[in-house]
Amino acid sequence: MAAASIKEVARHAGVSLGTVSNVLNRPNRVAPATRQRVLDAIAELGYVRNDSARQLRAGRSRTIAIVVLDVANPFFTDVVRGAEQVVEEAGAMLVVCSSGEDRARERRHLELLEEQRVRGVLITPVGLGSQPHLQRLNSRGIPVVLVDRGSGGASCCSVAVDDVLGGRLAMDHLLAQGHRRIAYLGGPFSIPQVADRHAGAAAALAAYGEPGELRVAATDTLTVSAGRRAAAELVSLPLRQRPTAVFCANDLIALGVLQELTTRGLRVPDDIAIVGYDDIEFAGAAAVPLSSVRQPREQLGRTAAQLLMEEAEGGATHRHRHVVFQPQLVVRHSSDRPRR
Amino acid sequence: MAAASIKEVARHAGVSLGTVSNVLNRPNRVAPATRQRVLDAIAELGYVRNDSARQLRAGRSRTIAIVVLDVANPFFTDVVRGAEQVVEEAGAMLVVCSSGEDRARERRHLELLEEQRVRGVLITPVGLGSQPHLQRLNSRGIPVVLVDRGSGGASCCSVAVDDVLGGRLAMDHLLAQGHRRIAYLGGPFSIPQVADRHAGAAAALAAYGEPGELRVAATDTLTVSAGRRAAAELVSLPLRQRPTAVFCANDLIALGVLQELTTRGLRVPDDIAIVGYDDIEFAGAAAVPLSSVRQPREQLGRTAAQLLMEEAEGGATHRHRHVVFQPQLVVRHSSDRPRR
DNA sequence: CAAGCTGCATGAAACGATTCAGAAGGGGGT
DNA sequence: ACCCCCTTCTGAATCGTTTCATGCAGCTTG
Repeated sequence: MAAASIKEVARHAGVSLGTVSNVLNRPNRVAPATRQRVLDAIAELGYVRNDSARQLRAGRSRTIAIVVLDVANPFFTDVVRGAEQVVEEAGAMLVVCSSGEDRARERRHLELLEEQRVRGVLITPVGLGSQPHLQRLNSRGIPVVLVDRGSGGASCCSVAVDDVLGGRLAMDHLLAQGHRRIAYLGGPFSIPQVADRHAGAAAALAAYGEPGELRVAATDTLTVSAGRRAAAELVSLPLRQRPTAVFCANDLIALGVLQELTTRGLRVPDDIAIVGYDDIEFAGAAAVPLSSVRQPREQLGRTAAQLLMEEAEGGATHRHRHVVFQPQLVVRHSSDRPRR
Repeated sequence: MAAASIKEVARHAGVSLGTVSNVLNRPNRVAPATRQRVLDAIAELGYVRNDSARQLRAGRSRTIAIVVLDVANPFFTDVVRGAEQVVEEAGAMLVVCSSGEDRARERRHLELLEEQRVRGVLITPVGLGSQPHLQRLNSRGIPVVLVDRGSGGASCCSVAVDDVLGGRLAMDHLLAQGHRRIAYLGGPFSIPQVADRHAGAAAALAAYGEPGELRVAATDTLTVSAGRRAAAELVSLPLRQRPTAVFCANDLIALGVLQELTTRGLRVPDDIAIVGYDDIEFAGAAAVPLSSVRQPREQLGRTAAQLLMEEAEGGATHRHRHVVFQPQLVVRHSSDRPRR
């Protein structure tokens, strides 16, 4: 019942504390016969290491944390899967925390993680306001890797996809399809990805030579229901102001828009074309298969975790690195040239 | 740099160890002036509690774990969200582990969690083989709540949705739409949900009075790509053996089937009708809006977490409870009566 | 004024694992 | 017989907290 300690195992096997510890950590330093006796005792007592004690002594834990904006977003679940592979290979444990795009929750999580002396943190920060807390972790010797978030200075490693380029790809495509009144749906703009994708789109429009309009409809979160609400507003615009295409900050928003437009009897892409972002697995299976900007999600997670492990082992010799992946536009039917 | 300990804080503030600890844990037992001095010292040194030491002393941690079959499955992410609410309200931390439907991974996770002396475990076990490990946790005083998994004996609390009923609802619907050659897609059957939903479907067919066929196409996992593969096989059957409707063990499979059938030029529901399970958010936004059996996902998570907290606090007085929710069939277009 | 409180602060004793200097015993070499 | 080395094992010290018995003032109370 009461969890057996190493001490009881030692007594049971007729050896000392240190010997049991050796069996556990450096089995080859112990004579086979003794080792077996200890192992038997462990089995008999149902002994299980107490990780708290072990960590206390070691000064740090074997768990890595990943703090994402939203656990329910398929983009992040794929990133998590990628990271998981690498972390588990290294014999560590990955814990997933969700900030829900909420600064306070993010802060609370980081505090708890610091109390737990985690080995490292992978994070997609809610905004730039997180910088000080991350700095603090770093100064404590806890490596931090920014996920899907450019440099942020040279203060830590980062893994990102070029969101400005992604925005440009999407916008260029819509312009080429003949659209001139285009809306960008997404938010909050405090999330860097949201801002960058918009910046890319705006740059593409500016570079295009012909006049056009990029209206912004900010949402307060990046979810399907936020997309539905934004679409409802869009539709209520007078017809001549209503955009003929929307570029959404992520696929969840895009799917919400698609749903809302469809239930209101508007046709996609004929009345309004849509381009999403992330190319989540469901994008291709949508009512109208969604054009979307694809990101290498699992690879993002894998690479981030690798950088982290590298920094955690490397120690002093470590140099921060910034890996940037290129996004890729996947054209499906939601952005087909409208028949008019 | 080096993490300051409570001892250094004490020295800095000119008080004893115990006083600092009191400021941290029972502030009102300390005279305001002293308290302030300690708080200043804490701020100045950037002291952060060492959770390992605290746990070691306390004998248990403040984290709760949830072990799901697949982090990327929207069903589970919603369950997680529900559980998160309750757990965080109680001031604890939820860590998410994914077994990936793999027994070995599940076992490894449970072992690590046991080493960490977690406060409790919410789990959707891969199969019945997990029973002994859960028993063991329980006998160690770590409460376990089974999620989305019926009783499993009276050895722990459980929260579930009546999967047999869900299977029956789906099957009754398909039979009522005139289908007689129906396939059940899903697997592995070692996952109880998969087996129960099938059992419900089989029972419904048996009870229907008219002859009909329920062919089983087992998949090795519950993902979109497994659904695609299963559909490909189905289509390769000679026409007169090919089912006119499929009931899928979850929506991911169903979406995969829908995708594969569509790319192969088969029409849903006219050539083959589909009913899914879970009614995830994407089901309604699919190419053909998916009929599906809805489960109260977040509530499942919330209730499970509540039962767990209750058991963790309640101690000896606790009585295991088994909460069962009723599923509900949501009919959309993927199971419309075929026009022939 | 002694006795008994109350309020605050103290510091030693856990918690359970790891580590490390050193003891014990057994060979081998001279 | 002696010395030294090697393998194997020992047990005390340590990590940072929490808790608890204890000490010490300064009050009230009879």
